[in-house]
Amino acid sequence: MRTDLRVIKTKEALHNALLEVLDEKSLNAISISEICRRAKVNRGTFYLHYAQVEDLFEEYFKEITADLARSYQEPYRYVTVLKTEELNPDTIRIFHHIENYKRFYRIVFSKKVPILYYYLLFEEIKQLLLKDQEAILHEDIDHELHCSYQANAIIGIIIDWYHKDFSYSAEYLNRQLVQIVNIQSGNSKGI
Amino acid sequence: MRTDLRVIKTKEALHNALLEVLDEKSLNAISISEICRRAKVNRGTFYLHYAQVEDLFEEYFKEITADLARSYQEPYRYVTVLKTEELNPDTIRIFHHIENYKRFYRIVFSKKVPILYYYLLFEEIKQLLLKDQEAILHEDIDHELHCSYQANAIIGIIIDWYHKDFSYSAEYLNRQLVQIVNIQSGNSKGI
DNA sequence: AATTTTATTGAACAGGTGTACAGTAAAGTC
DNA sequence: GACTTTACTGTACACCTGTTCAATAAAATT
Repeated sequence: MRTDLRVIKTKEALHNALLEVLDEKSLNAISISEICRRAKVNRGTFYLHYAQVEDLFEEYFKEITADLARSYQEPYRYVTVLKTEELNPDTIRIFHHIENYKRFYRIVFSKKVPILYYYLLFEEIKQLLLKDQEAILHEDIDHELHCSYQANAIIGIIIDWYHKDFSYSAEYLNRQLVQIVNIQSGNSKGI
Repeated sequence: MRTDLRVIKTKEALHNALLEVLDEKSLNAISISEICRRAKVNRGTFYLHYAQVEDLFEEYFKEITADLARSYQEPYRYVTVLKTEELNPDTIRIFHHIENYKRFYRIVFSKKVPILYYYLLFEEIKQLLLKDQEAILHEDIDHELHCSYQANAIIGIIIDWYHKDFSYSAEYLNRQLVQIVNIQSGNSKGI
C-alpha cells in the first residue's frame, strides 16, 4: 500500500507554507499556527506528522545533505583513493555545495536554531570520510575519532565562513584547506 | 553606582531555580513560568533581565568557559610555545575540563538546544589557539582560518565523546589527539 | 458502486508566551 | 530620616502550544 494521497497533499502544503514564511522571518520565530493558516491545514493535522516546526525543516535539510554526498563523491568518480599529495583544490566540492545552498545554511548555522542540524551535517561528512579512508588506516589511531576530528575541522572553516557572511570564494577555501592539511606536523603546531 | 541589590537577589533566585529544575527536566522543556514560580519572582521581572530561559543558562555557561581558558593555559605556565614534538599527552587539559563539567556539557550538546552554546565553546577554544600560535605562523595560510579548523577539530572529538556518553577516559583522548596531530601529512589523508 | 478504512477537521481545554501599565516597595541619595 | 529613583508586583490581553474526541470526508479496497 502506497502513502495516502491526503498525506502527500498535506505535507506538500506544509512544506510550501514553511518556505513562504521563511522568506519573512527566521525559523525560531515561526509558529505552527502560522504555517497551518498559510497551508490551510488544521493545526491538529500538523501534529499528526510533526511535533515541531523544526521537524518540518529537517525534511528539507536531509535532501540537502544528500546533495552534499553527491558533491563530495564527484572527484572520486575516476579514482578510489585520493592521496593528499595528489589533492587538487579543484577536486574539493564541499565548499561549493555550501555556497550553492547558502540560503539554507544561513538558517542551519543561525544561533537560535537547535544544534540538531549541525549534527546532521557533521554525521554526513563524517560518514563520507569513514568510507573514504578505510584504505588508509593509521596504527594506534581510532579511525572513527580521526574522522570526527577531520570532519568537524572542515565544518570549523565553514562556521568561520558563515560568520563572515560567506565573503570568501569557495576556491579560496579549497586552496586554504589543501595548505592546512599539507602542513608537515614537524613544523610544529600546538594544541 | 553599583548594581542594585534587588537585581542581585532576583538573579540569584532565578539562577538557583534553574539549577533546581535542570535536575528534573531538559533545558528545552523548562518554561519561564516554572522557573519564576520556584524562584518566587514575578514573570514580568524575568523579562526585565532575560528574553528566554536560554539567556539565563548562558550566564552559567560563560563561567564554565572561563574555567576552560584556565585549564588550557595550565601547561603554558612554564613555557611560552609548545612544539608538537614536545607535546605530551599529560599537558592537554581540555578533555579533563569537559569531563569535570560533564553535567553542563550534556546540556550544551543535547540536540534540541540552540547552537549558540556551541559557538561560545568554539570561540573560546579558537581564541586560545589564536593567541597561542601567534609565534608559529605558516606562509600562505590564513591564521584565523587555521585556528577555526584546529579548534573545531578538537570539538569534533568531543562531540564523538559526548555521543558515546563520555565513555573514554580523558587520558585516552589526549593520547589519540597527539597521535592524530603528529601524523605526517605525507602519510596521506584525503579530505 | 458500495463498503471499509483512515486522514483530516473543528471545537474545546489547561497551560505557556510576550507585552503593557499602574501601583507598591525597596533600594539608593541627599 | 526624608526624598527620589527604580526594580518589582499584580493584573490583564491576545496569541501560541499540545492534547483529546466526536464528526466528517476523502481516500483505498472489495
